[in-house]
Amino acid sequence: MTINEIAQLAGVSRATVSRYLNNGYVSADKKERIKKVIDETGYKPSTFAQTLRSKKTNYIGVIIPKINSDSIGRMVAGITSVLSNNNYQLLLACTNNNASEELKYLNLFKENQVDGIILLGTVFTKEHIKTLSSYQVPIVILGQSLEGFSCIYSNDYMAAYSLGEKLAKTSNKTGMIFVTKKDKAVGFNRRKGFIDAFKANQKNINQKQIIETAFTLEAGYDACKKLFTDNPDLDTLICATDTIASGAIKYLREIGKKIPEDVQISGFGDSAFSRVSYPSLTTVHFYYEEAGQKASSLLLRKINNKDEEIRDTYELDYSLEIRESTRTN
Amino acid sequence: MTINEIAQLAGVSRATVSRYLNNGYVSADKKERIKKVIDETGYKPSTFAQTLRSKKTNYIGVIIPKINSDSIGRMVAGITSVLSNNNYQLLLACTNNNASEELKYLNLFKENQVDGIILLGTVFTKEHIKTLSSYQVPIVILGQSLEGFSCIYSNDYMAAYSLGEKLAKTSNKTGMIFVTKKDKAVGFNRRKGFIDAFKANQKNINQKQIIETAFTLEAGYDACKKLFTDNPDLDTLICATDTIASGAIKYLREIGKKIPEDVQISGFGDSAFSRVSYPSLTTVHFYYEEAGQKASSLLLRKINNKDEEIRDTYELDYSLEIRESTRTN
DNA sequence: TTGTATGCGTTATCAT
DNA sequence: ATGATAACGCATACAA
Repeated sequence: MTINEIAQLAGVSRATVSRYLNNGYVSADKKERIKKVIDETGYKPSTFAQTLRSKKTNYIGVIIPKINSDSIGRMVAGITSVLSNNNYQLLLACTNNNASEELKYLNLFKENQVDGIILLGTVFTKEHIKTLSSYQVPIVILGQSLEGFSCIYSNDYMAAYSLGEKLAKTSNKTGMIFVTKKDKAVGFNRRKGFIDAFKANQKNINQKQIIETAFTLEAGYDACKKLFTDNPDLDTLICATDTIASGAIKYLREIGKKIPEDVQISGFGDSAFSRVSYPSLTTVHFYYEEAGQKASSLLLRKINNKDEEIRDTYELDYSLEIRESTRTN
Repeated sequence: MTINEIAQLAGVSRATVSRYLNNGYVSADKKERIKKVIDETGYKPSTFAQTLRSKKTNYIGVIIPKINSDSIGRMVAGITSVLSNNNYQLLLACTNNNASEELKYLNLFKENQVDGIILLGTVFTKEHIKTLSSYQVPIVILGQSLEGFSCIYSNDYMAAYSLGEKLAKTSNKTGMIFVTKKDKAVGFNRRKGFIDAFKANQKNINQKQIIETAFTLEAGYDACKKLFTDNPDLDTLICATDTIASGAIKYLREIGKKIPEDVQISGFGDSAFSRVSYPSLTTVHFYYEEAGQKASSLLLRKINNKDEEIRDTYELDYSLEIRESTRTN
């Protein structure tokens, strides 16, 4: 079924059908006839031919580090809701935390001529900055704040600082499990927030009390083990993510530590696990779904206002979720 | 940058460039020249123009009920790994468990002319069967077994039966939290498996001991509450999913039930939560990631063998994960 | 082996 | 208001 056949069936030219589909600049009489034929045939214009002409794809490329994550899932949920409401399709690319994969998709999406891109970034290399700087298609960075680009991000530093203050006041000796500083939001900012808060409360954190690990449950378990082997007397444990905390809790339970009496522990991200774990996990809530929505809306605005350079940035709210895994004194 | 410009720069016709890109039916001399120009310009053919000609998009549509789920995330991870290795792009549609949304995307993907579809289905209505039966583009159904279609599914019945047998032997009075029977795999088959196993072990399950609820944590909590209000003496609780079980555990803890001494409990799916929860949750492991991979491979085979009708079906393995939340006697 | 010509299904320009 | 006609970027049948 093509526009030509519709035109023939309706007894008009294909230009008229096209107008009917777009501007609507058609006489009532012919409108009627065309509508009838389209309804009967169930004709749908070929999006590829449309794209070839109009250079508009209605695709949005979304690049994520991994699919199977609570926080990322929530952000993607926010993205899909806005996009599908605006008739955009989501082209998903999963990089498995691989920087070169990220660059590969950034380039691939140019070929595919997506109308815009949402990059759920983690680590930005020089190569990234270079690619992004010369990038022609509208792009929004989600979850990280990168100078000079449109970003939707959370204030990981302040969130960590606030939570850190509470914990500093109720701890004697604190261990911290972080992730790579190359991840500015989750690695660098959360770490700095916690450490600054502890300093401000005259609590010294020895380097031996800090460990860096990966984003997984297993990594959290192992890191916790190492930390408590080196420092058996820790009474507080701060984790960079809920996932890491869940692994850590598992280890603490195995060695018979009571939470929060012997060791209090905190996560970050307010995952589903944090709410149902026992004891429930003190953590930080970020409005991830809202972040995904905001990123999509911003991107659509950028796409529809090609003339004016939009370089907006939103910092999203957070809230402390103080639960059973931490002490009150 | 178009094929015409490349042709001009290389001093050949655009047909020759096209051949270079496809069949390679070009003299060594011109091959050289074309390669040089392409390397220098970084030219990439327009996928949309290619599609318009060749009717091949290299897009695979993936329809899922929700993004934020442990099992679905694992399946999608499996899908992305295979697709990206084979140069296919993933067009993701999220239906929020809405049957009409599912149909909408099934139709939308026809317009978008995806090369194939993976449908991560839940409930199949008459409308679904009708749409699917007359569907022209290759499709694989993942997670459900539907007569007459290519499916990758798990044997939920047998898995539930095996787990049910173990639990039946160590229980006096058992409650069960299921989901809608309209979901054949998760709702109908798991339910039947458990109930058959209990019957086979001469354990009678009263209708009052069974409750049906939604796929969420909160639903699990509420269902558990209702179940224990009506049957305070339950000593075993079977849940259709780990997520439901996590909500149930939360409630049991609140009313002071010890797990597994007072109440033993089981989930289904081997989610991350089930491994780190306290006590760790007895559940069933399905090879979801492998399922996603298998579905993708099968779909690609269907796409590349349009001549012969492939209607394969794979039943995936499962394994019982007996953990701390259940009794051994 | 190569180039010419045509068509894929649209939209946009231009007369009418 | 409408209909020819050209153009988008590519692939292919055909002629050379």
